Amino acid sequence: MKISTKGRYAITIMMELARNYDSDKFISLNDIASNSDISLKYLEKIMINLKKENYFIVSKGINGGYKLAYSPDKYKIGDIIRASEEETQVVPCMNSTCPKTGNCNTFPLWKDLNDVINDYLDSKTLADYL
Amino acid sequence: MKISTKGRYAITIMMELARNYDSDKFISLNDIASNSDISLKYLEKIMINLKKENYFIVSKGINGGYKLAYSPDKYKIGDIIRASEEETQVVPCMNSTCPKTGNCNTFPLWKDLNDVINDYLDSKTLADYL
DNA sequence: TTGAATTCCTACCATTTTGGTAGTATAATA
DNA sequence: TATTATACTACCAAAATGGTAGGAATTCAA
Repeated sequence: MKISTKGRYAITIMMELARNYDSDKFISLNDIASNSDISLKYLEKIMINLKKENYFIVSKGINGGYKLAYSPDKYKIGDIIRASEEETQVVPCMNSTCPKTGNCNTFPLWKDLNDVINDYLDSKTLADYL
Repeated sequence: MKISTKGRYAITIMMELARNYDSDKFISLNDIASNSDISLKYLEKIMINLKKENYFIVSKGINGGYKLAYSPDKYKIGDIIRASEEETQVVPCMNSTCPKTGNCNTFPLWKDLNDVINDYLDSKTLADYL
């Protein structure tokens, strides 16, 4: 039941950008690497999934980097986690690939737990944790 | 964010025993292996952690096996999961082994999530999912 | 009293996932 | 046009996951 570093560091990145949303500056991954313990290279890797979501305005070159495209309250924590983590469901049969759907007695528990987690993560945005 | 097979199968075992609580029979791991897709050997391994909790009455030999020591409503799902899984916290720093406790901006999020999950799992017992 | 069934105990191991690193190409801007 | 940044592709070590194998100890029923 743990969140991998991909999901965790994705939130770190997004929170850093959220805190700078008003300043209108571009924040580079080097900036984020500096005040965290995460390497530039790994940050780049984590960005791959996030970039697919059209979360950012990007600028290359000097003073370049990333800027949030929308205000922090528009970014649900759940969306960020689901975009970043490989596994986002508590059991592999969540999407009913199980042969005994219907007569499985443990499924309801996992389904409920999955809902509790996702409902919570979707009820919060970056703005809630600035 | 997924539950490993250890936690999942532990619940499978406990639910099977819970369903037979009234019958007063001992249920062997062979019985459980038969109507699940889990091998006897792996069930034995999963039992190692559960046995430490004094959950069962045990009988060896013919017609032996396990029986719940208490009624199903006495077994919190959260306790079973925590006894079975290696990792039961969403982030490794949950027990404040982090050098920057206090000035970490992502921690509150993980703490809240951890609480949501554990509060839910502790609010349910085997009796809720018979 | 013996044999079968069951738990108990100790090792071992392949595969997958995690958590990265390395090198280079491409683009933009001061 | 040099510098700084992102973008892309490939690789890899260590840890966790999800088991298996073999036998020893115990107990109960016949």
